Amino acid sequence: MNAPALTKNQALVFEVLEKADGPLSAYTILDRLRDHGFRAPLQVYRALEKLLEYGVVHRLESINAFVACAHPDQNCHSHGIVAFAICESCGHVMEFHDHEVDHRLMDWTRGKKFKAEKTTIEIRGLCEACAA
Amino acid sequence: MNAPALTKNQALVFEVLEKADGPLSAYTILDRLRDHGFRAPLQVYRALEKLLEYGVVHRLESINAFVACAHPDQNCHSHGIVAFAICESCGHVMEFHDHEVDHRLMDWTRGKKFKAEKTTIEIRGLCEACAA
DNA sequence: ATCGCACACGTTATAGCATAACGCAATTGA
DNA sequence: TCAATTGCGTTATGCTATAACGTGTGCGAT
Ligand SMILES: [Zn+2]
Ligand SMILES: [Zn+2]
Ligand SMILES: [Zn+2]
Ligand SMILES: [Zn+2]
Repeated sequence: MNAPALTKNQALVFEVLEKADGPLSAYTILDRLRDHGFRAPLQVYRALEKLLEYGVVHRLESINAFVACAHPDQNCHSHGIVAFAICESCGHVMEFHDHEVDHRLMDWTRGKKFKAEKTTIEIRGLCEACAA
Repeated sequence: MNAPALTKNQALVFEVLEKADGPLSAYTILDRLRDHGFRAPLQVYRALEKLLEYGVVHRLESINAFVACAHPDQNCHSHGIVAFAICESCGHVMEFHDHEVDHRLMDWTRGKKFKAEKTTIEIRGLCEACAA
């Protein structure tokens, strides 16, 4: 999915996520955009829907939050499953890819004739700084 | 985490999940237990909290639902990460373990000195029957 | 031009998921 | 017996997400 020019709302939501130092909930994004005219959750969710579609934002299922893609130059959709390590103390998120993991999971799904559409890998724990 | 004898509420919730043919939301469980005296979400959530702790129930983060463990005899906590394939059409869930995936992810976290506490792997898509 | 369509947007209302805070009762172990 | 723990019930609240309706704008087809 290639990213066309963003609309005003999409650009605002994306900018908030880019500037944030960690994942944000949709309602936190809403609060940060009230000064820019945002009044309702749908304005955020509709923008997020497109940004997710374009692959420039990821959703963290285990914490109901959203982050800007850490690899803006590449196309995250193109090199397999995206995995996340989420620090439960400081909120920092690391995004990575592992082809070997992708292949193992794909082998499993092929064996079961399961047609995978979207795969979530999220590791919650403590980052190096917080584990000390 | 070994499972002690379940309390009445825990047993009721577990029974509902065992009998279900797919994952259930907490509120669905609540509805199915109204005849047994359940009136409030907390009765379900408190039971689920314990069942998750004992490892006899799993939470599916990507769909906010719960399933009974598919390997009741074994101890799911003891052999690594649990992964799920969830059919978005019929709701059927397959639970599996893959040590190779575990090792790859553990290698990554070791490399980053990230202390993993809980890892989620969920594949959404279509099961063999539904993909036809 | 103007019609029809697609799309973004704004607003209100509602649905769905989860926890806080209080109080009570039963159990247990010092 | 007393204190601590645990489970339980209830009410209220907060957080997450979508339904439904209407408006305006751009753009190609007629
Ligand atoms: Zn990415
Ligand atoms: Zn941290
Ligand atoms: Zn299990
Ligand atoms: Zn299916």
